Amino acid sequence: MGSQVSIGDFSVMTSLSRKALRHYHDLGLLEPAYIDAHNGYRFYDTTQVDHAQIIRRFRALGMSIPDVKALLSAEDTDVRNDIITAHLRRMEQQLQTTMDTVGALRELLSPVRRSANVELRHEPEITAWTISAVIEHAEIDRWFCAAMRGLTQALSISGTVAQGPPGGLYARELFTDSYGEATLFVPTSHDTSPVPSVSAQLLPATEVAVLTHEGSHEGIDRSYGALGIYVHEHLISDEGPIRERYLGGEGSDFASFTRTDICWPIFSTVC
Amino acid sequence: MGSQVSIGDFSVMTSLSRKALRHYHDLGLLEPAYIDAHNGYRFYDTTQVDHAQIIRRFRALGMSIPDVKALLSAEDTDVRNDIITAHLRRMEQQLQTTMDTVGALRELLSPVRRSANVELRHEPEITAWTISAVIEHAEIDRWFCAAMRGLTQALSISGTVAQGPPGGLYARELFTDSYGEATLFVPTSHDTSPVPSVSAQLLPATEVAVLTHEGSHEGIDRSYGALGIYVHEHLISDEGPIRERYLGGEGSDFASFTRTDICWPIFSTVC
DNA sequence: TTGCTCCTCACGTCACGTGAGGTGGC
DNA sequence: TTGCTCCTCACGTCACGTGAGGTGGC
Repeated sequence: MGSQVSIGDFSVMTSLSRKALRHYHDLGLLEPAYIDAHNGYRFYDTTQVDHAQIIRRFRALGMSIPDVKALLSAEDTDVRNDIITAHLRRMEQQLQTTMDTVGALRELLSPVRRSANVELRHEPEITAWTISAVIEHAEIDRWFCAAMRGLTQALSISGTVAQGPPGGLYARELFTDSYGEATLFVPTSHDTSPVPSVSAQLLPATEVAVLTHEGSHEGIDRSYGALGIYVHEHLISDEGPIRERYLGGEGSDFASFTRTDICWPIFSTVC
Repeated sequence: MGSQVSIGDFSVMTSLSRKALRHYHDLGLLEPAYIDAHNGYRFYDTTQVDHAQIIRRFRALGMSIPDVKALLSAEDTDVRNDIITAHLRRMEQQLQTTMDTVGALRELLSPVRRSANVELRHEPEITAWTISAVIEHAEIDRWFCAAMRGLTQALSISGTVAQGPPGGLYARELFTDSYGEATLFVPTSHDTSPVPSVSAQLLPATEVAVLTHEGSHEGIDRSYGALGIYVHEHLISDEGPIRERYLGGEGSDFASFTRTDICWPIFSTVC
């Protein structure tokens, strides 16, 4: 038999807070050796220090109080091992989750670009002449050619040149619901258009992940798939239409482009 | 603008529960596009799906709601990165903790024995003749010799032989407070002793970690230290006195032992 | 009397989950 | 009328931490 000590002294001896000791008493995990019937003071025996340390150890190992209780009341070593093993499995599971989380966060901060031909880009705000329509996905090619012609004509009528390659904005619904808004645009410094079917707009700035598709639009859906998978695995997709930029065209012959930049809006985390 | 959907449909579209969506509304993290003034029904716009997915993504990455809110309202990429980086640091910290925990649990289930000359042993219950006294640590050697003589005499008086090597039990207080109970014992099949200073006792079974100290008790405190460190790093110390077993003695000359097994009580988890 | 330790409620934490009890539109 | 969805409380989770308000012994 050791000597009787107050909860404060026992707290110092075991590195368990008084609140924790009272809590363990309430739950029947660690009973004081003696309780003063008059004022309710708890008194612990110094021989209980080791037992308290065991509790502290397993709590520090993340084991729940019911499990610690079961562990300490189990006489059989097999039962004890089962409890510890089950807890180990949970902690291994948590370890895996945390590792995945840390990996994903690290990649958010410095995305691995080499694995795909994907680069991150800030698209600045631009003024452009645009032609928009709500269309079905099936008629996109026909609409695309007509809109290209419309923009080319507008430029020639006004006698100005484009400030960069043309592009398109495609609402997500166009792909998910096969029906949605499409916009073709050409950058220009003029803020009024000479034709009623063409309007001047300010296209907002946005952060995008870009994959360049080579050649005509033959097989571009596979490039879309590759970029979509990349963004969802390594980045965070953001709202807004998908952008395309049509590159490699000669002069004002917009239809002669040889490359398409597919620009997928992302939630930006890196400069 | 997309179309308006009910909370149930939006829940399906975002994989967020209705409860979570109401919670996010209460906290101002994700406001419905429209609320019916008559019945309080929430309606979301389909264009909010992407925003909701971003929230879901960061919640899945363990970020707190206040942090997610700050992240989404931050315009500045640097601010966003700071929030993510701070969260990453916390998750890395948690990763380290969980790794340590998993390592400690694995070691509990299969302790690494090779690193020290420590083995685990089940000491069975035995009957023994004992001599006990509450002594000071300083007088332990003198007491030890006297007690050894006492046990030897008792055996020779009764004309019996020991059933195994002699041993000792040393209360923890003897080391921590330099003052406590010490017991010397010799296993025997007789349950009564011939001498009043010697009593017959049943020593309880116990699980122990054992380190064998070679030679006399010269320098045994270093072996104690090594065993103590090992137990506290790899196992869980349990209550009860430290045991010693005195081995290598010739016949009934107990004092001629050449090895001491130091037996430290542990909370047993392995067979 | 002042300080100190002890006591017992009661509430807060965090992000929802789980009912209970009720309403509106088909 | 029955089913279905939606609503708003109110309470539970987990292991204590944080006071508030009060008591007993030096």
